[in-house]
Amino acid sequence: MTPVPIAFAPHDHTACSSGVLDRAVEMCRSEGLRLTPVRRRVLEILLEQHRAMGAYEVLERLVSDGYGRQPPVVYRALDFLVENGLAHRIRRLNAFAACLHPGEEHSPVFIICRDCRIMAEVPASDARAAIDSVATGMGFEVERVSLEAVGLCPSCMSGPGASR
Amino acid sequence: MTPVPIAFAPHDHTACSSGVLDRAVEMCRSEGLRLTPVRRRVLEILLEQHRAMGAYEVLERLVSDGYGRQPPVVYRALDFLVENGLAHRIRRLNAFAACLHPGEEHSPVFIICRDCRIMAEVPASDARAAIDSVATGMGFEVERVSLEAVGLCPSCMSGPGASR
DNA sequence: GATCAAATGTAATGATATAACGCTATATAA
DNA sequence: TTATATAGCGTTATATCATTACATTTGATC
Repeated sequence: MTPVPIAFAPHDHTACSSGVLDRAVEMCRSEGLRLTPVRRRVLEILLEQHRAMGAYEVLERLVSDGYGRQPPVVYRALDFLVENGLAHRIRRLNAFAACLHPGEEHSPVFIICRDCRIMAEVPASDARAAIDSVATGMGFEVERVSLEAVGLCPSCMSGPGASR
Repeated sequence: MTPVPIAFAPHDHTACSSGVLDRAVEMCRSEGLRLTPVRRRVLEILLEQHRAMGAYEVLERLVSDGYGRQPPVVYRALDFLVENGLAHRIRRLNAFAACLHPGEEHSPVFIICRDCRIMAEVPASDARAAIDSVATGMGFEVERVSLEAVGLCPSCMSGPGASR
């Protein structure tokens, strides 16, 4: 799997996000997916931070870029990104985040800081395997899973949010 | 952990649900929690089936029982149940389900059939441990996790919904 | 039985998400 | 190249899920 920086650790985020974007573009090209201007713009917006964004928050950004202001504008773009593995839907937050491993098979767990809302996407094939195994044992066929953990990230643990 | 039937397997559901209810009542008694009429009624409604219910669906039932028709009526009861471990919130469905192990320490994964919407609550301490371990390794302190899997249950796999 | 906190009733509103329909752009086939 | 089909987009309207705020009542404690 392509290595990516850990969200909570300091890193060159410009390189981080442009690397992901490049890989996403390349993946769309090779699979014949149409990464239209809105779709690409939504992905760029999601890539700006390691933080899940609500659809309406993304929509405001699109509006200021001159796109339409109706919810379907953003939901359609987000649906495309999620369906094609370019973004993840974070159920716990009713929000969306760029996928850091576009086009790669991976079983992520999302680790979300309840204080700064920064979110890390971490490989969790062990956890995924454990769930598959228990489900399969009862005759269930797993299609998708969501693994999400909420807590405090290293900086917020020592910072002002620690007591909340 | 108190053994409970698997949701997808045929079982005596009257005994199943009344057993859980009894344990929930006992747990509230021993912890000094006030299981008021609405709260208890909501728990009974959730226990009727192994299926997560939307808040407004529960609310309709409450209305027909003579309770108030405003959303806070049901959300307050649901919040109480979730906070005290008597119910689970299923993020993927924006819905709620009775907890089958009230008062017991457990790390459930929710296994949800996308066809019949029946949901099983299964112990998943392995998966939970795997997530805790990866999070701890990056200095993150996990407070809560949600583990949800969607797919096809044994009966729907062989039934008419299999092709959907 | 007075006092305080918890629980409840209700109105209003906020936040998230989708349905439906017509138009436009792009891809494909004749 | 033009005809046709399909995917994408713009917009209106509405559905669905959830909370804020405040007045009132109930229950526990002194």
